[in-house]
Amino acid sequence: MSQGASTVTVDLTAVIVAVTAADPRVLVVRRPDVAADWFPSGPLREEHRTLQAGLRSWVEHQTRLRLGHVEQLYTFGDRDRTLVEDRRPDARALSLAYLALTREAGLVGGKGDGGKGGGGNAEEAGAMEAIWRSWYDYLPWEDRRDQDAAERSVLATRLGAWARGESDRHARKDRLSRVALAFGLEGQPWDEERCLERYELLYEARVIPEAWADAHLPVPEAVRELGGRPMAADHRRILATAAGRLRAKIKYRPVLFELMPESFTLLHLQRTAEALAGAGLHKQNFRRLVEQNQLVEETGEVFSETGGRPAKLMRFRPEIRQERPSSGVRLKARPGA
Amino acid sequence: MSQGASTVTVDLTAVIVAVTAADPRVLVVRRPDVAADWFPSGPLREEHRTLQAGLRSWVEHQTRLRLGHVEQLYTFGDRDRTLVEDRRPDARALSLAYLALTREAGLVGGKGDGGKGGGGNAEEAGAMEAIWRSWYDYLPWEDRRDQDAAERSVLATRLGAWARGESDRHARKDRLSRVALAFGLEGQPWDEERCLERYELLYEARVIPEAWADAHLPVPEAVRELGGRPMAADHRRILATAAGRLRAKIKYRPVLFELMPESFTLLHLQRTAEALAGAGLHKQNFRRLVEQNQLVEETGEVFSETGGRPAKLMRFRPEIRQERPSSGVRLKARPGA
DNA sequence: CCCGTTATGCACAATGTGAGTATAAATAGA
DNA sequence: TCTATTTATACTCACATTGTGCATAACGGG
Repeated sequence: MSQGASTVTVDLTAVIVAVTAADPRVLVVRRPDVAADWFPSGPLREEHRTLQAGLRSWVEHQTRLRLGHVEQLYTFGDRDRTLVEDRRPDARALSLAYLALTREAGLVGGKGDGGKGGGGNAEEAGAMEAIWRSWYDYLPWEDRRDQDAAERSVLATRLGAWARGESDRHARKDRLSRVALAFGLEGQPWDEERCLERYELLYEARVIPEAWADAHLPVPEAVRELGGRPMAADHRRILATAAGRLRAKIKYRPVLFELMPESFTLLHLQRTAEALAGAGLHKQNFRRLVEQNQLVEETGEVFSETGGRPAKLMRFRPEIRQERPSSGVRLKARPGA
Repeated sequence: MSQGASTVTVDLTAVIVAVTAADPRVLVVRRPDVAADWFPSGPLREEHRTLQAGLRSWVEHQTRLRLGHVEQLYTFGDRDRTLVEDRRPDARALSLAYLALTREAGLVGGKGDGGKGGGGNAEEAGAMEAIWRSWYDYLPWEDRRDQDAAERSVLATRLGAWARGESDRHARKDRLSRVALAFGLEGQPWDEERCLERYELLYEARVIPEAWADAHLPVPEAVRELGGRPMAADHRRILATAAGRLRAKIKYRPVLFELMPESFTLLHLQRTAEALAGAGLHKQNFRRLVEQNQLVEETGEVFSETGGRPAKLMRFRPEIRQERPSSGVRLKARPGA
């Protein structure tokens, strides 16, 4: 029964999200000699008592960040997935991805160019650096807050060409409808949660550098310019999964808590929700929703640097934290933005 | 970096769900010499090109069932999880669970006592048998369609006692609120999706035989009677995960399709939804929902064995199959049942 | 032909949602 | 100081969705 049992390496990968200055940021690791960024990650080891413990340990070593709540995202494990460097090509690599939420850590980085996070053990330290970076750097097509139809239409054109380029009639129809559904074309509504479908389509259409690399082909210049910033291995796929999951989750669970500071204005809260959703929201309705669901309460103080009338400072009601029935933020994109 | 790398065995486990006669059934394997049932499963092998391929292969060998759409459920991998027989206790066991939907297969079993599904390879065949069994046999507390407050109140009493039995005041409060939230007590609404939370609580309170077995303790008789039918290893935890996931999913994706026959009456569809949700639904609302979302169309035929006025036979509209924006069935439990 | 039973259609109230308008309270600059 | 500008906050209104009940239709069986 266990004769042909596979030898497996298990990688633990963390997508750590914070929202700063109206941008959803992820904590990535980079080294000057390696082109692509990657998420904090490392192999599962003997001494790790649980998977989460292993993950936390790797994250702490690589970024000096201590994780709070962590949630399993997905397990990637197909043979043909992108091979990580210095690994036997025939060994199976299982990659367990986790999602963690946090406030942007003081330790690591500030507004975007980031500070250093020391590497853990000497052997892998090198000049490794952990920085926060907007997830839209990697998935620019997911940001629909401003209507820069420019890049979107280029992407759409490209995908349309790819779909129509299929010779088999049936497959062509299938491609066209998948593209329309995923990217909200031809009257279809844009569904912000379909991040992974969009990524997979772009990968399939080879608009993404990783798709060329995986096929052992040189990356065309046009692709390098269009497809957003690449990541190592399949980490960008993992990011797309994380974004989709998180966008779904804010609608039915109070996850914004873990991303906001102690006190905030309602507009600040809205900008955070919009940053994650990648879409503009209707202000009055957002406020009504938050208030009638009693997610927040006034602190009594006000924030005066609004540029106009000062805003009341709010805090989350502590009762909400312990997972009430359904205290998420149901949001619907405003057509105008 | 990979010195302390763990040796890992990876198990693939399939929760295969069908709905027959108003009961959600899962396909389980049993052997006369083993007390507990388990899900079709087996170790990941060299020759499996993808994880799903490995899973399909095990399922086919053990049950002769060919799976359609399969979705990843969760990866279980903590050191202290229930140990599967004949495995070194120090080796790490990773368990990848998948969820599959199907119509109850003709090959295997009929109404509940089931037929035989031959084992694959001789070495593990034994007198292995695959049968369909209601998932409420394993998770009886999840069925709230009829108000048999009897067993529910026993469980609630038991959990209440466990919560109040905690000596530390803070922890006691925490337990009480978790129990109330998960089981819909003290004015809290019953949330049918919280299957896993309920299972975990029952496990923690040792109302579940597996909890005793994992702690290497003999199972008290009272527990054996109350806690539903046990399963091998942590398969019942996996089932709770599957049930929760599926209950959530019917609300936003058209998954009922994969469970219904070609044509059906609206009441039949409703009974299927109710079976999964474990709650009664309001008839008129259900019909309106299904109709105004244009999920179904009339076949033109009628079904006369209703006992009253014949019902129109319906079929799913084929357009729905290819994942429309949101064509699930939003259902809300009717207070009365 | 009446009755029980189930299907189906329709009405109505309560609530939720999308979107607009009006007013309040600050700042910057003339 | 007065005014324009900016942002916060309050209120309104139409319309869709949802919870619920009642009326009517179409069968089988006495």
